[in-house]
Amino acid sequence: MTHANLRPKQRQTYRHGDLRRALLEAGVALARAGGPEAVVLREATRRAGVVPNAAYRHFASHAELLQAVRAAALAAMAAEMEGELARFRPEAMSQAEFAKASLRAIGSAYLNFAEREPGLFRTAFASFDPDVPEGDPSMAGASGLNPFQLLGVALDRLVEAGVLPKERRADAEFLAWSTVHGFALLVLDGPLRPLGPGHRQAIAARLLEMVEKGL
Amino acid sequence: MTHANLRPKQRQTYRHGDLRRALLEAGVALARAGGPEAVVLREATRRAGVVPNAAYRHFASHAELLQAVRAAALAAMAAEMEGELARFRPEAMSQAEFAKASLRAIGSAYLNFAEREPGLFRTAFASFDPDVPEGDPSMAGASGLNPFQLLGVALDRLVEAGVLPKERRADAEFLAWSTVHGFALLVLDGPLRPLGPGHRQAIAARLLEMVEKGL
DNA sequence: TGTACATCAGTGAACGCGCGTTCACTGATGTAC
DNA sequence: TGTACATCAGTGAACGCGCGTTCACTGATGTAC
Repeated sequence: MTHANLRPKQRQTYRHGDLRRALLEAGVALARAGGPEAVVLREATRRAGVVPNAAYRHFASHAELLQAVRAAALAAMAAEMEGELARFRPEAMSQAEFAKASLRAIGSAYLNFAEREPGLFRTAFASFDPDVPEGDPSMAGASGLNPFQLLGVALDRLVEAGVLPKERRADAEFLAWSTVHGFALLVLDGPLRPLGPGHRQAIAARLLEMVEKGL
Repeated sequence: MTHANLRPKQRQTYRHGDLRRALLEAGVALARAGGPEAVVLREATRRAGVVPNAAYRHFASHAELLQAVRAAALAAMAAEMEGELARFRPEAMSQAEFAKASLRAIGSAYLNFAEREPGLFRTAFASFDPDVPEGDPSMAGASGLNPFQLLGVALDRLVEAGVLPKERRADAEFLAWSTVHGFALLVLDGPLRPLGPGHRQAIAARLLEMVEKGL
């Protein structure tokens, strides 16, 4: 630190220092390894090196901790999507190509995330809480948009490019999302689990193609 | 009973009489009301009016009971599909119409079942066990086919009717299933839960249309 | 036809487990005089 | 600049809970002689 912290009125250390963050990180690690059921308050405090009830200084209940972990998982997925989107340059392609590529990027980021981080993926979508505000930034990526909003942007681009008729734009995210979400789940812990990676990739490609064609 | 039971060597009553069935039915009732987590061995014995460990005469473990309940849930879904399929007469329509109608029937039976029996639906697909034999009749409907196999039959009809090109038949069940499964889950406990029934119906129709078109 | 016996479905009591949560507390820190 | 004090993050101990599972048992039933 070359200069004093400008943030005033915020205690920086006391015994632990930043227990809330430590608990959240432990919770995310638990979710990563074992899904939402593995996010156990007592285990999070153990990992943070603190007595169980200390958690209650920072989270009102186990449910609140789990909710924070879920938001982090959604944010991680949003980041994955942003990364995938950043891979191509809009000025190097036609508007229509860019729009289609955007949608495909969203879809494959979704599936990649589910495959690479199954625990976080499950946590993000299991026992979804409808009371959580839609625009909550804690579940967004660097762009400030959450996964659902990023999908919406891609669909808007399709309309602007004239690929998707305006009258089919409404609810289109639900169609696209359903498809890709179902596949992710069937592969994750459903009857499609035995599929090898190659086979899975091939089906995923057909799936995205189906959405593009059938939207 | 007008004549003696021909099945020999099978004790018919003792205290309870048919505890295995009673436990299974209790388990199904629990799943119906609360999903897979609600299938609690002790609660099932309570409902059967029996001491907890009595269950171990009929199920080796809690997991085995849950597996039996899952099979029953899949059988119930298969029955729903069969009911939907029985609603139209193949001789009153062209082969192509019949094939398309069959696929749509499978899809809407799936969604109806998920909506009407959310607990059983969740139980059927949560923590799917890949070790279970594919042809297990305990998860099939009256036709002897399980939901996945019924979907396969509908797709075969599409090919026979010349609606679906043979080379696109492979893995087609995965595409169709993913779509409808994802939608069911997003509605059930995902971000689409707030949707009203009318809105939901409309999207479901578009979804089935998309599959038909994009397959 | 009657009696002795083996079977085995259900009993009764107890286990250890880990969980979320509550309570009264302590003691290092930042702040006011 | 030094001292008294309020704050509040983390402690220590304990709760009640319901779960799955194990053990040695009992006693009604079906069967063999």
